[in-house]
Amino acid sequence: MDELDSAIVRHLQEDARQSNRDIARKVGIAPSTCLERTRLLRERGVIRGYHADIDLPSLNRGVQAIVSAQVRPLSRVVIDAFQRSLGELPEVMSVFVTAGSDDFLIHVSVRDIDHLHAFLADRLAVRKEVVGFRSSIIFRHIHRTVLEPLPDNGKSPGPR
Amino acid sequence: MDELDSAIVRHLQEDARQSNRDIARKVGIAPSTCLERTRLLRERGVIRGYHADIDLPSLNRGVQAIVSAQVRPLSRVVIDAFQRSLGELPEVMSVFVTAGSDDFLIHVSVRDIDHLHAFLADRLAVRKEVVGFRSSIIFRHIHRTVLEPLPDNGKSPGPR
DNA sequence: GGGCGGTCCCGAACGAAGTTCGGCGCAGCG
DNA sequence: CGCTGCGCCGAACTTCGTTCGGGACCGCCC
Repeated sequence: MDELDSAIVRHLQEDARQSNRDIARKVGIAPSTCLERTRLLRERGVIRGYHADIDLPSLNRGVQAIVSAQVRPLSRVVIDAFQRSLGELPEVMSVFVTAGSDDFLIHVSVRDIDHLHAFLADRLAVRKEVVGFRSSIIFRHIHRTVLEPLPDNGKSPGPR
Repeated sequence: MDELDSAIVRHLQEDARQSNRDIARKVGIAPSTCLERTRLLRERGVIRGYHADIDLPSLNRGVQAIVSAQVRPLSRVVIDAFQRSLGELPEVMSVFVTAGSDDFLIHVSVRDIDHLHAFLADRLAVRKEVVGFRSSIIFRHIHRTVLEPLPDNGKSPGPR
């Protein structure tokens, strides 16, 4: 994972469908070398996949929310079962299992507010392991598509 | 946005780097047709981009957290400025601007717990518009890569 | 009913890209 | 000084992206 690999990864985060030749030219190596590097990054699990980013309103998902939920008992079987059942609901885009005052943060997208209400009432509130939940409508969601590697020797950044 | 477009979108969500010919074969149309459809989806903004999904530990980002923050006054200029400044911090992966008891939910990834502490103390707590924040360590994060379009005529799914 | 325009899809042709592989240069080491 | 291993390169071959002309289907209007 040297500087060259980082550059390749950066370009693939920006646009995963640009040609291998373009990336090779941008980072200053031969296409065959670039292809081999990319293959190794994939093989090592550094690159986990390539995915299209889709406009949510176009999928009838114009309303987003974060739902925080508490479940009891907080045992492994309950957590795993709850997580798995969330994964089967089409409205659920992403699930965070967290420490702190909430056990789950669920990122959902639905057609409209009515469907959000229906999701909460029919899918969440009915489960007996769910002892409480709270939802926050999302006004905006900014997602950074290209993540740089953080320095690994460095002390914490510190003030200023 | 017919059934064919949905199928193309689905395949591009699964693997954005598979060849146009493969997608065409899977959905049962000619490559040239598939290419034109894909081009239109891109042009219409349905497909917003293609991005590589990178393993966070490989980027020295083994620790993730969700930080909820309240800012005051809750005016547009304060919100916009805070959001913009968050976007410049390398640890920040994603920002949700929400209604509810929290104004912002910030998804961060850092090297370790020390760096999380440093981020909170040096980047967040120092800002005077931030009147409170709370962070939750993330144990697991499940992300659904392929989202289906939700039915648009449908009433809310309802119980059972 | 027949002609007409529009829309969508297909297949061929051409240039460009992915993929493989043999060889070269270089650094490290004995 | 030579040997070895590793990584990079460039050429050859296959596959793919891209364009474009033509044909099928459908609704519309005369």
